[in-house]
Amino acid sequence: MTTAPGTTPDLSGVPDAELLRLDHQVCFSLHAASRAFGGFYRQALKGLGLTYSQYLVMLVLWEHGPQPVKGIGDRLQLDSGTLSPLLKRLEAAGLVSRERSREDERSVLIDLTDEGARLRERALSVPRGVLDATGLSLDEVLGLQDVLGRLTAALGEAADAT
Amino acid sequence: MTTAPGTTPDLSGVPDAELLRLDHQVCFSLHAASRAFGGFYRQALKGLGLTYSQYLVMLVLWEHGPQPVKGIGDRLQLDSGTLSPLLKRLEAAGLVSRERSREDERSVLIDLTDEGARLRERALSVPRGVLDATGLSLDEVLGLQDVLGRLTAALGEAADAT
DNA sequence: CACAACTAAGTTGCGCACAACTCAATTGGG
DNA sequence: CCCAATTGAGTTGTGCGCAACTTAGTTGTG
Repeated sequence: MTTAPGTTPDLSGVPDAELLRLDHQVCFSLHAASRAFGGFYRQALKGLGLTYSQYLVMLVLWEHGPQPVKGIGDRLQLDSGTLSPLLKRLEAAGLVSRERSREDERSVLIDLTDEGARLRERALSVPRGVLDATGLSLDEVLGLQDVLGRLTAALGEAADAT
Repeated sequence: MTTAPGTTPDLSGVPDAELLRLDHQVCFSLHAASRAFGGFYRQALKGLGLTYSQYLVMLVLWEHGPQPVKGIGDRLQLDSGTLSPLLKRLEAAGLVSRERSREDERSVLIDLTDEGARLRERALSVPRGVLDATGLSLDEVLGLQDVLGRLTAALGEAADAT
């Protein structure tokens, strides 16, 4: 599926040059929002000694428990090229353990250390500050998530089809 | 201004643990959408020999003409640490020229080469493909831009206030 | 059983984002 | 006029994201 016939965006009448400007704005605003979010988290997480991406990994472990690298990668859509060094850093920081599975020697199980589990308590106060700072209502947050989710899915499909 | 009194998000009643889950989803979906966008552009721009960020810089030059590094940085919210090496690569690719200004010897003027200007013709076809692939209507695109813009501004302000 | 296909994790290399810094040019206040 | 503060560009170092690759373990098929 490339584009559902009934849902096709009404861009046919818009000239190319105009689209180039619009495109500029769309990809820029997404890019900028993502970096602004990242910058804000950098601040908020500095006290915990975590980067934004490390925080995402910890969220997965806090919420879903021990995971193989593959499991974390599936949930965050990240590959081993990104996760392997990141997890080594989390291990070096004493927050997670890495143990090769006995059932399947290919996979490595990531688990929280006591210190990693304790960190959750301190992390609990972070999201309220962030969500407050966005100035968005709960509805807007949910709406944003919906649009972004569809966007990601659509782009993923389109990329696969290529 | 931190939060407009009348617009304060109604998050007061939501427990911390729930917020942690919600936060997970918000920052993840934004992160994922940004990367999905990047991945799609990587594909679309491969033929032009540009990366996503290089494309953003070219868009600025195509739209606004010759700019000092500072000007590009202001428009894209990027600093010289990111732009300097990026512009060197664009120069090496023969797309832009870098010339130190005579009026102010501190600033370096970036201009399109003929080849860089010509590349615009080939870039014109890119955004339609991207916007099509998103599967979003024009209204949704504009709405998304609005929310993201407010989000970025709010996070920027909040970060400054810290 | 043997061997090809696949899978999980890791490594390497490149470009971007950002903090912290240097250096030179410019500006402004005493 | 002079010197301190500011500004624009660049450099260095760290971490992320991804493509392309390697290595080792597992699975499926003849």
